[in-house]
Amino acid sequence: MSCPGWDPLSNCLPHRRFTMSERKIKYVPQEIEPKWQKRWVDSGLYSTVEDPSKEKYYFLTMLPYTSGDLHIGHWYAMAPSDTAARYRRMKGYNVFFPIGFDAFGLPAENAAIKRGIHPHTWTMDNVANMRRQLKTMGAMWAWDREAVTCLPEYYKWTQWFFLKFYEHGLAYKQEAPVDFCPQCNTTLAREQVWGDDRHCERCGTPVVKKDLNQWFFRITNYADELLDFSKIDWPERVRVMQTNWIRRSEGADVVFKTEQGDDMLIFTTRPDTLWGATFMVLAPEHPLVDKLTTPEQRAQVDEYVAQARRQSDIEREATDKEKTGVFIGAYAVNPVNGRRIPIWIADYVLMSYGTGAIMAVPAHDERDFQFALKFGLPILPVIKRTDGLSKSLVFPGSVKDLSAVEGKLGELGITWERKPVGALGDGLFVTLHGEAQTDAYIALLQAQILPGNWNEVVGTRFAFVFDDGAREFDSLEAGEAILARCKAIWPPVRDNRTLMEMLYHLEFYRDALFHADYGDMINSGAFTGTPGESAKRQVTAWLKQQGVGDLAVRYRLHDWLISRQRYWGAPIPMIYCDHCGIVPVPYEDLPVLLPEDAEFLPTGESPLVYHEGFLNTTCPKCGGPAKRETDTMDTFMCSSWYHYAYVSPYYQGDVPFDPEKGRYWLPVDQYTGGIEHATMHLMYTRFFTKAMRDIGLVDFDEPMKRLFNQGMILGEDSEKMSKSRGNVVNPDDLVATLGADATRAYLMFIGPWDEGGPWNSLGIEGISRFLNRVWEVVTGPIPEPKGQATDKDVAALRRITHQTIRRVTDDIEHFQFNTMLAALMEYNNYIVKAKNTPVAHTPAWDEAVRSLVLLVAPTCPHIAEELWEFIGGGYSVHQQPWPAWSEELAKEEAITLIVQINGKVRDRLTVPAGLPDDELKKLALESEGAKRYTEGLTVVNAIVAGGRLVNIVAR
RNA sequence: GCCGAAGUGGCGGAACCGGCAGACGCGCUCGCCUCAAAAGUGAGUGGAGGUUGCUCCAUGUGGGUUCGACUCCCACCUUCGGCACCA
Repeated sequence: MSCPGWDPLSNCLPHRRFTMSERKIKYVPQEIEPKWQKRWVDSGLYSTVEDPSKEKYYFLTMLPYTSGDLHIGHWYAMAPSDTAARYRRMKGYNVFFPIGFDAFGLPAENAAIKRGIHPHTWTMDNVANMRRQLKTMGAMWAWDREAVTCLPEYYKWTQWFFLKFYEHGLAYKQEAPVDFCPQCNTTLAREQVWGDDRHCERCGTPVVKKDLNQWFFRITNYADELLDFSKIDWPERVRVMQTNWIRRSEGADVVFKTEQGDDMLIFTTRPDTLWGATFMVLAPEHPLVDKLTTPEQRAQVDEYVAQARRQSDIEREATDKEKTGVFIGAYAVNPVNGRRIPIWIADYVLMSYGTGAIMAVPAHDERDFQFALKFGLPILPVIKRTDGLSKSLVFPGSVKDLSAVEGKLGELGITWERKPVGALGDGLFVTLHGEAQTDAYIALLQAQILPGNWNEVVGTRFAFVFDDGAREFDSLEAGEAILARCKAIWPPVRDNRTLMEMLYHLEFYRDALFHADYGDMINSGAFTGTPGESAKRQVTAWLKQQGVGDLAVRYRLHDWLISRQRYWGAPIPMIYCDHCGIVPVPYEDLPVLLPEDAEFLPTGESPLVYHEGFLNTTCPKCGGPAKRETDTMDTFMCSSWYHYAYVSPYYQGDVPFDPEKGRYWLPVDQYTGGIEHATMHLMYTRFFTKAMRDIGLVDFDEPMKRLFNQGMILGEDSEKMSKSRGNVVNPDDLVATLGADATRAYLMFIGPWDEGGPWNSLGIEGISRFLNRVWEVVTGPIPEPKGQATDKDVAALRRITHQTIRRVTDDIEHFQFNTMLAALMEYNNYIVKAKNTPVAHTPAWDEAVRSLVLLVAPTCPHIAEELWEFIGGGYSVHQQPWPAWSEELAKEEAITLIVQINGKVRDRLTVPAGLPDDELKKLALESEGAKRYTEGLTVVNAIVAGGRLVNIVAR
């Protein structure tokens, strides 16, 4: 073998003898890391160039908030991203890996109040410190495109977006009950209220409801499009969370007329149950409540409304709570059958969803069912069960011959149980399936029933068998008649207000009385018999034709509330004029600057409210005196478009970013960040992009093509890191002691990136050892050869080299950094041993060392650069092409053939790779282990799997 | 309650599409080196038994499918995350 051209895939260099004098003795990360970081900056290695000749790759990691100190969590999010970005670059892409700072937000303001530091000063000091800390990571960030969101040059464009959205009807102001955080003293978007105690996403304080006039973005205009993930490759988890958050419901809007003549609009997902609507329920806050309440009910209604107001949302929304409500004295008319039905108010109906009013169909809605039972409201099944189930309890003493009934049941194939009913004696608990059984059973009851008794069948059929015949419960009137008769027969049931209430007292019947299936329509006038699959569609069409309803789609998603009653944010660029009303600030007047001389007092109120200079302005329309909007924007607005800003930060043109550069870089190819933003930032930024598209700023639909969510790094105690717990790991200390490369690599080695996991201070020592061994094997002297290297040894070394290139490549592609490092460690262990053999004097050794350094480069950029220079690779290792592998060279020449007898490993044979299956079968059957374990048995079968395992089946 | 993810040695975790369970690392044990220690380095390390180049048991629990199951199916338990009277 001769070196140049000996193999096109080899990364071979002229063979080089190392001498002790040029040998670097020790790996000292503290020396090499700053050295190379400086060199990278000085040589402009990571300056951004829009190079049309290269394929671009926009790799983005969620921007950090300017908290002041870089946390190991930042490293956990950023170091693996950098590794993947560096890998892409070596693969030949023009990689854009920008960084910036999310710089507006309440902590800055709190610092101002507490310590008298201006938020701007506090923030920019933090930015400076974080920038310094970030630079120790040795990442390939495009610092030349950094953006800080609190600078006027940036927030001018955030305000510009507000104006554009306003112009396009996507921003509006409305008085509404909104969530307010008493700790942060500001309103929050619905997405920023978390957990079952409804706490503020930032500070954890439970929120309260307030009626305020606030600015909203019409994110709901895009609800359907936001539910479409077909154009992006995002994790299932995020897609599910966003889908659940938006929650689309398809149904119908139906108008019910009140007896007073008012229109009462309700939304229902079950228009097919309209004939079963036996009462209406309004949210206590519903605007019609006051108007409709009759004088007799007034006191009770007022009391209930007041009490509902007093209650917190958590109390109100507790699902296990007993239903409460009050009849308001008024009636509505069911448009499908003209039936007069009472109107109630109850707090289980929420003003914030649908129309704040519902038709109650107690037979097919769990909540309505509970409510009807409690208040004695009528219940009529109008949808047939789909499971065909019916039940019947043959009461003790109600039939002529219980044993004869049992015998007949057995003949009919009906299941029953004979059990005592209280102290009354034995009864039969009968469960029926299907029409035929039910009919036969009713006939049997009819024949057996004693005078002065009745029995009933409930479920798919509701039939009451009296001594003079059976009566079906197929209308409310029939129900009343049946109940009256039952009361006459057996006085103990006289307290029941409805037939269902009577039946509900029997535990055995409960699961048969109510269901929410889509079944065939029953008891529904002309629609009776409409099949379940088409019932909803047919009824909706008919409603539309009748002019009393129409198809409707509702979302759980609310419009995005963006007003914040804080100073440290981008001021909403709006002006209030007594003459002209709400007037937008003209584009040429942007940015609306935050006044620097604001006073920060612990009043809880925004200093802007009292700042005369800021507050007073002139109306852009009429020139008269006017007031500015004092609310600022949700900081999620800043981060909704930052990846556009990075393309040309603080752009001076007439749009927010350079269209030319945008065309080259956008959209983001790969985004990484925490899952906690699933229904906030990640939803808002999708909305922004769609709105930007409709405004004509971009020509694509989604901001980020691929997304990966990393997990969370925990303290050594497996708890969330926090100062109070004292389990915080400081990256600065790690850089100082073990180096950035070891810290980066350890974070990637902990486990799967998307799972996160606890920090382990001994674990990182292992990585440090690994790096020392890499250093040693590359820089240490090669022992004198003891003989000639054999072709076999050379092939073995090249095999593992090429296998490792393949493994590492595949792992980085899939963000499996932990197994990537395991592969590198195995590889390093191998070549450390090989170094003492004659192969260390062959070109294959050079290939191995070069490959090792190149494969380590994305993960540990500094040590790789130093070692690359040492082996004469030239500057820079990060500009080298990623090593390629040869399948041919990576192929195993021998494999371990596993011999199993009945699924248990009984022998292992070393055989040449690629033998045909029957050959493998033969070898396996002849093996020592096979013979021993099949003795006395007959070999029934032998299965060859994957060319490396034979399972012999012997009986 | 509903939806989703996950349960593998002392620990973090490997195991491609159903085919050698425990890669790699930490820790631990015993060597070497050293006056000694640290560092480094060699060997071992799932459990139980044993006649010590042997057997059995093991991937949360219990069933099932299969020649063969950490992997697929059913039920259950536990943990974590999201949603929660959404009409």
